[in-house]
Amino acid sequence: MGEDLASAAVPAHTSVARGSRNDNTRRHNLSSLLTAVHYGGPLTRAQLTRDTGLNRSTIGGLVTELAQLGLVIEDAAAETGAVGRPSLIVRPRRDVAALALHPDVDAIELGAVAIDGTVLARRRVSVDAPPTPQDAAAFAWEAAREIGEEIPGLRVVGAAAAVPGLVAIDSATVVDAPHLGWRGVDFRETLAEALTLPVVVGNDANMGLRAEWSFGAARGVDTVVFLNGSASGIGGAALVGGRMLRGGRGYGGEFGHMMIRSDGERCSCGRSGCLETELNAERLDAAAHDDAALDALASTLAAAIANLECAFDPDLVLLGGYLGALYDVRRDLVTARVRDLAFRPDVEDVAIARTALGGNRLLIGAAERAFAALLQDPAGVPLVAL
Amino acid sequence: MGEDLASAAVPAHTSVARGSRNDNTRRHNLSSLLTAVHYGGPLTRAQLTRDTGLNRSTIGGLVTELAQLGLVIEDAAAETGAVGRPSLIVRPRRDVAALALHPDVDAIELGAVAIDGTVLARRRVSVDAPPTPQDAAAFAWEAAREIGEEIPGLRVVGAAAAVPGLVAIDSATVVDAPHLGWRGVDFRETLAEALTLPVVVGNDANMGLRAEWSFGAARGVDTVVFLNGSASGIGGAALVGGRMLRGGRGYGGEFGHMMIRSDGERCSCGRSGCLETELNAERLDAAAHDDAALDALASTLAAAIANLECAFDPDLVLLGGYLGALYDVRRDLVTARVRDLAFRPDVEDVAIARTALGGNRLLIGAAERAFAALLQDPAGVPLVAL
DNA sequence: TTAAAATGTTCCCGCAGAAAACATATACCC
DNA sequence: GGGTATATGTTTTCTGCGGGAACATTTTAA
Repeated sequence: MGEDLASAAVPAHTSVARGSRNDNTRRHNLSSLLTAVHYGGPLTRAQLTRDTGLNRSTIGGLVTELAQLGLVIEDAAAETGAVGRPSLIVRPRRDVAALALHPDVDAIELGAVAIDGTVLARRRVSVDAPPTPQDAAAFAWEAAREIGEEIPGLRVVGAAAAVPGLVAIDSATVVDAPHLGWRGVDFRETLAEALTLPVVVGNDANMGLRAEWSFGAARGVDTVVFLNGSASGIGGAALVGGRMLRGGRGYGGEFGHMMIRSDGERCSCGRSGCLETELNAERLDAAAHDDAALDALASTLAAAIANLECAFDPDLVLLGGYLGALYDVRRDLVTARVRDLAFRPDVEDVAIARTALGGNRLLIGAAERAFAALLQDPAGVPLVAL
Repeated sequence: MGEDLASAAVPAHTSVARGSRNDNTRRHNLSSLLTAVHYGGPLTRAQLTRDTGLNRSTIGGLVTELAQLGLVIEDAAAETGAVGRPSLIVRPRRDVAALALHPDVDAIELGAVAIDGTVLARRRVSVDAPPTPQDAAAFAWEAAREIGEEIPGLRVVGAAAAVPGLVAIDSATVVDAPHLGWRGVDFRETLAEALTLPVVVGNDANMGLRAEWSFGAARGVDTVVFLNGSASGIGGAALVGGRMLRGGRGYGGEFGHMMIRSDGERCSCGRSGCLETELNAERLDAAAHDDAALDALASTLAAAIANLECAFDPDLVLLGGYLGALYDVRRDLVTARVRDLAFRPDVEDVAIARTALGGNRLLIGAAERAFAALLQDPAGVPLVAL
């Protein structure tokens, strides 16, 4: 991986790092293999041997254990045309899944996402008023029951909810989801009780970026800034050195409230000139047939990107929702303005891209969060028949 | 550490994680112990046993190996008054050091910093014109020779240079240090040749934050934003989840060029209203006896802090140089303005603090970078007699 | 002086991956 | 079509690491 020491994990020195034992080695290697086939799709044993540097007898043992755990399947090799005994293909079992819930202002959605990232089934209900946590949990229970009947034999690792709002660092408490009207709700508790499954709760933008990083437009890119324009404002998230930016309390990445215009309009957050008041869905709709107005909005977007660049120096700026749409109709202008405003004009342009996963993004991202525990410790996380 | 899975290291899926072997376990445990005594000062074997969770026979073997490597010393226990056989005290050997170099506009400085963080010796020379890379390397060689004679028996792990400018992600190339006039210089090569030692090069603000995190005001705090006001502008750095923010190319954390006033003055970087043009040393000097002007500058600082808070949600905002001084004379105003502007007014205030390490900061921070390799692999990094 | 408690030390065990030997399945060559 | 080279799967044996028990050592307390 060529990881530089400077960015390598340094044990926090407030507490001494835990010691490591031989079973940690086993756990680490099982995790590496499952993670590899999770992200990389089917891989042969021979590829795993080369990539991990482990001995092929060791790979054999590890794959056998993963198969016995019901996490992967070994298939006979496809025809490769290469000389030598064909290597067995290892792929994640698609009957291993996670539940992903997305409660929003106008609808609640639940999906079952397989460990290879495919959405196996989904249920959606439109709602007139924003759902309460109890509404959302009740719907989740019902939808999960239906999906369980639809797909017999499905085993789930847990559930995750993508909530449009601030979620505390504990991955449990929805501190404030203004559009849902949820404040200080322990939604993990509510949902876990309804589903009798382990649950994690997270911010929707974070989970969206996670999905795009795993299977979408930011696949494998280590340093990404994500801006998503939706009806409820601008959601932001960042991946820093391969890790999600969370902040000390869980509120990091709120780029919608970055100050972009010091004499700008009053924002709902109490400040003035926040990105999401200067560049929101209404303004974009209003500017739909006004070239100058669109140019101005594109310039605002470029200023925001330039500001984030000098803070994060990302490899990729990812735009979703109406920001992606704006970028698409003013691609050259945004690129040029970002270059003008860039802190380092002499280096090559930072890549800008639209999201790739569409309507499945939040379900996939939430499921990724739910799978994280299993990927870290394949033998230690139980699967539950749905 | 209670690390949440969401922020846990996820193997990048562009490449499969390397497999782990038993000797990795050994390396990890040696690293944990050396890191613990490095940051935590002298610790008893009994404390190490408790903190790591390892067996005391294992700790015995590990400590013996570290002692044989010449990295730690075991002392007879101090009187504790507790019942039972006294536990041996393990402390890092102070004759294990790193060289730290700081070439600046008006001076070059080199220090030898022991592995326990104490500055053993330093040499400084004032210069009329900014030094060339060759000047700096020649001074480093001469100063290292002198220090070697002054402290016989010193063994060094390598050298690190803190450069006021942009350093590429390779920890070698000074892409642009405007005040030194260095552009595109492979300073690692130059310095390594002069010293015949392994060298890393880094940005000065990054290394300053690293020092404060290791031994100063940000000790052990995982999520920190650092703003340092110096004659050469405002340097910025951030620690995100215990890791230094570096960015894809190494240019992350340049908060001095965050836009703070959309109708502000032209900045040297080509943009307008950057923090370091709105709030620089001259303006602060000019406002020295003008309360209203000081208030305005303090408000600018508060706006910058508020902006960084909604992006990073830090546990601590650390201020150095003239920004620390400004904070000190307008502490209440800054605190109040940050609270007004805070994205989350209902949660407790984010801590703001001044730096603690003073003139040794850069030397200590650079040395920390040089020690990183040794701390990660105590048995694999050779020490060189100076 | 003796007992209790905590820690250091030694020896043996189980588990992890490595390595070598062997078995198997493909392509290539004649 | 048969033999050979090549690559991979499988089995067995070996080495290294940490755990744990038994024993030794050093202190405090009774």
